[in-house]
Amino acid sequence: MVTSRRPTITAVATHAGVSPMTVSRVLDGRSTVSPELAERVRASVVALGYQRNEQARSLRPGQRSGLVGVAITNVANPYYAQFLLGAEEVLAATGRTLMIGSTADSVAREERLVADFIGRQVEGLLVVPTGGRTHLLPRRLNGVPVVLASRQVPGIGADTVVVADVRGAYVGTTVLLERGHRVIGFLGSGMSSFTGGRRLDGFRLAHEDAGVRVRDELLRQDESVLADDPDHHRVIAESLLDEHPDLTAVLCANNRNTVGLVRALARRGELGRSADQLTVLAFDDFELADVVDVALLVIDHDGRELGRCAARMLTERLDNGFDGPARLIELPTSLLLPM
Amino acid sequence: MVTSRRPTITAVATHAGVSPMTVSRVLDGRSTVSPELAERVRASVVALGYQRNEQARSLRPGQRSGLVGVAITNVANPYYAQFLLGAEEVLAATGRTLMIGSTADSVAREERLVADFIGRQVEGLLVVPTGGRTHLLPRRLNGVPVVLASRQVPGIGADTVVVADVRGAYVGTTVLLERGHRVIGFLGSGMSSFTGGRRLDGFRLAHEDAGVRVRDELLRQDESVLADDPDHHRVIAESLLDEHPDLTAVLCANNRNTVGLVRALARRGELGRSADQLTVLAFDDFELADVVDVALLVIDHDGRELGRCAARMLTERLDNGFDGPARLIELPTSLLLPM
DNA sequence: CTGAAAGCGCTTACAG
DNA sequence: CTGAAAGCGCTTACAG
Repeated sequence: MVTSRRPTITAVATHAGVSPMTVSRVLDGRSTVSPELAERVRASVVALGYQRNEQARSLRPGQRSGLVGVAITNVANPYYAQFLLGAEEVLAATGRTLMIGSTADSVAREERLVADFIGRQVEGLLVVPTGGRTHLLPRRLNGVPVVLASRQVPGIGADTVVVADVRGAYVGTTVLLERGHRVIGFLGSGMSSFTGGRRLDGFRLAHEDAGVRVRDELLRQDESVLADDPDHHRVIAESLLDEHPDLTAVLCANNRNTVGLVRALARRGELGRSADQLTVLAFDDFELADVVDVALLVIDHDGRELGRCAARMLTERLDNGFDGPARLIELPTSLLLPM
Repeated sequence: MVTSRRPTITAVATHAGVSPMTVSRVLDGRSTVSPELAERVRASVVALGYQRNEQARSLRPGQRSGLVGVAITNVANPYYAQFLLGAEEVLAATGRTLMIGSTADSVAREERLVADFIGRQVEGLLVVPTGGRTHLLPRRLNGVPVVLASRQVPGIGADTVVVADVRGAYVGTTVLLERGHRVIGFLGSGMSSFTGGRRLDGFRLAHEDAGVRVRDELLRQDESVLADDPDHHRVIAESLLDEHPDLTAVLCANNRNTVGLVRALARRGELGRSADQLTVLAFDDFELADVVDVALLVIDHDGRELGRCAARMLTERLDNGFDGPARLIELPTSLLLPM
């Protein structure tokens, strides 16, 4: 059984009894072709099931590939799945197709992925950077514009969209402090040092402004790799709870930490205990947040909007001729108080 | 500010003072090039930041594009995000890159997406089909192999991986019946008719084998579009609960329905009611299932494994020369009983 | 309105 | 071991 080769423009031309150029013109739509020939060409296209080879097409100078490469840390993280959806929404509307890959927070994998995308002639890149920097330098990218999302990489002069991490954590923590909480833990394990660090900054700043000392032993922050292990965050949360029974609130710096803490509380049979005992301040909304029986404050932000925004920054350079210096956008968070 | 054009193999050749062929040979690695020239070429590659143009490369006959197109209903559905991760895992290991797009369960969008992928010279396709069929016929695909996941499309002769929907629903329902439940609802709203139908089949079959009549008024199943609306499933669950206070159990045919039902119960203040009153049989696991205060039975299956399996079926045709007739694989489910 | 020529960036033969 | 020629599928610019 022979795999049928894909028909070429020449095959269509032969079938229709015209030159390849006439076929090209009909497909292009902009040129003037006699109705009779155009009709014959269209019939041949259908008869042969011809589809234009975009790779060959974009080989000609001045043609765009219509491809955008997206490198995120983990496709299966619901937050980045939302990001992807938002990016696709905007880019599909400009007729572009997405190539994607997960970096698993490995600099080496990000580097390979980006090189692969460049080799495949992407017009632009959307990257949630893992921390490597050199391979994202403009000259390494041969002038392909890149937009960074979630995390900044200083010194490479790339457009960047981040969440207002510092401000979000600051506002949330301040509310806790105003409510009288004085012993507040911080769970930021398994996060990027950039995001985690900024959220911790907001946490510290709020304490400072309220004149409350931050006790370092209440902070859990490491970048250990096992963030994929579902039990990882629960175990860390448990150790925090065990060592500090005097905690009245905990800031979870992302949804993985929140889920870990909720699980830890469930294990200890402490779900449903009143807000006086433990309040959870959760950076990132999570599914069923409205249902879990715990005193909860959510610092909400929209991954989909992050994706849209990053994609828009890219299309402004790609399609609208924007050519200014790199821009930084901070997307606001909102504090969801219990109903 | 001029955007620097990407360097070509000719630019490298000129820079190194050799012919393009010598550069090609060095990059290829398989041919014999004198160490001295090879070294010069490598230096020029680095100096110019050259990356081989894969589009031009794959234009030559016999070359593979290394691209696989993945069309799923919604990237942001956690189940399909897992699917994507599994597919990527297997395909990245064979050196392939993924192009992706969401169909939003629209046949027209799926059709455009697939045509776009074909035009971009993908070697194969992974599709969670929306129901259209003609555009997935082999001749429309010009011989590009396609693997369907989650749902079957009869009559197109494509490799397919599905979940054991019938059996999973059958086993779960049977356990409920054995426990004495007699008034069991079915929530299958907003699902594909294929999957939803099969899970309902299992539900009916279990009743039949147990000699219990299925009451049609306890079934909720429609394909209405608003499945993206987070309140959609809750409202439907509420109407079921309102109209049938005698329900003792409900089979939720997917995780969207489960979340809707849990929300409905929370609204009514009925979370935490004992298992005697309402048992939730949930097709698809969901995050925090272990924490939600409801009597729960989960029919679990692994989206990531679905993705791996689909990708493997594809690579068997792509890389291992498998050329037999289309195959159908059913991935088993497992019933998770409460601890 | 239509087509023959040339070339995009690469690699497969074929010469030397 | 190295390179000149030819061609992959397309489109731009030039002739007619």
